[in-house]
Amino acid sequence: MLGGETVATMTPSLSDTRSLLIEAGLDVFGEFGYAAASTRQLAERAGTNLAAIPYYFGGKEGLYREVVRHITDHLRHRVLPPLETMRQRLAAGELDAAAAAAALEQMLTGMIEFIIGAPQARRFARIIAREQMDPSAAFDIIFEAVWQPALTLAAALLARVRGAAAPTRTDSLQAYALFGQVLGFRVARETIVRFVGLEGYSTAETAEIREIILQQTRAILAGLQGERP
Amino acid sequence: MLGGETVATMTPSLSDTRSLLIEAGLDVFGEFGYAAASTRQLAERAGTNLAAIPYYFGGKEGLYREVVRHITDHLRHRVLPPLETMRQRLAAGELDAAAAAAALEQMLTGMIEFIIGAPQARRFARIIAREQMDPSAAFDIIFEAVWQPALTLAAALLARVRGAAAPTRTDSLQAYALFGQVLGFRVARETIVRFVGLEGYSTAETAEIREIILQQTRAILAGLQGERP
DNA sequence: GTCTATAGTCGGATAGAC
DNA sequence: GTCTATCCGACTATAGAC
Repeated sequence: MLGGETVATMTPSLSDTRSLLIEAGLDVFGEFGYAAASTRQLAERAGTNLAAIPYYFGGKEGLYREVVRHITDHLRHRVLPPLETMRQRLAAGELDAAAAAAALEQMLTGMIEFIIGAPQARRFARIIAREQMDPSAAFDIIFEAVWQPALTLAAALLARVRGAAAPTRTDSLQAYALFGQVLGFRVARETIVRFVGLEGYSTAETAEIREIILQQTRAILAGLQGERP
Repeated sequence: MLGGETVATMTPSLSDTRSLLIEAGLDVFGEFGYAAASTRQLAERAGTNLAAIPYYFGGKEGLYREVVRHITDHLRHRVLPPLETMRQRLAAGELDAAAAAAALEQMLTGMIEFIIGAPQARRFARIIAREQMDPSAAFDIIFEAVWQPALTLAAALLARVRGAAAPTRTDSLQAYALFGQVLGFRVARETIVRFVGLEGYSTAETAEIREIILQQTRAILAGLQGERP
């Protein structure tokens, strides 16, 4: 039971064909990518018939779009609300530089948990990472639901850490640089696992990666605070 | 050593069919990925015949493998030698913590140039980044030619910065975390370009990204030097 | 709504002329 | 070595029984 799979749409049961296909799509599209995933594979994984894909989604592309929507619906409910709270506190002038730095660390902690931590979230993250590298027509859905609000907030927090009133383009780029730390560990998973001699990220490795990223982030933010005139 | 037996010797001319196909492969595989690239597309881009792919390379997969070899041959000649020099100086005890930190910055500068800077290198980097995310049978070729030596050296340099004799697993993970900064800007290129409102990374943006990464790296390394007991 | 059967398309590889 | 023509398999989508 994933806490939010039904989200805002009409999918009360987990066992109907439509939901089964979306679940299968999360796995199969995530593992092989859109082009390499076949409708036969999707139907088999879902335990449904091949013809159900055109029937419910109009085709493979429609299924993929719904998989992406499923992910962004989840994010809208579980990830965005805390960001919105932060945004309001920042706008209200309630955050000083130290509090803004703490808020950024909190964002990164959440992102680490989402992208390389919790197993069910990793399935989401795999598809998001693929869209980063290979933007499809669904790119916009993810961009507007996730990256746009998260990067906007992070850039504003960075400006606050530096003691500036409004974010500059450098803040925007650096906002991404902070997130990129996490995405890097997701994308290069295979290289890291091979290099360090693991079989995958266990909870111990996830914890160690989190500590490294947070420690690096603290060092980076401390450097920025020193920038203030 | 692993000197390519045919590659380095048999490609004096840029206009023979074999070389044209490898050049086309760099572009087409890089843009669409292995699965989505078609042999017809490859042949058309190369200005050669479709049948030339099975003839010269045994098939699409063989062409891809040769494209990857072409990349790693380049890296072996242009990227690895300076790393080997660093490695020897470190092994000879010629580097103190500050010099090790400087060497790491130098490695990152080179990687930035290679991955997001120079246009012809970007074509290589695109395929390397894809193999990170979607390891194929060619993963090993890249891993052994690039990641293994680069990460080993970076981990050893990090240990030196910390004042430790030998690298720990944390050094290995952090070595990747430093490289991940660069890879992140490559992978999420589309998101960043959209967010910041660019049309692509110009030389100005590349320079700004380099400064951000180097500044962050200095902050991180300064924090590590403080770790020393 | 779910299934089987099949149509129609496209991909990679091959045969054989030149 | 290079080309055209073609095969064969895999794919997505559809038609139509139930």
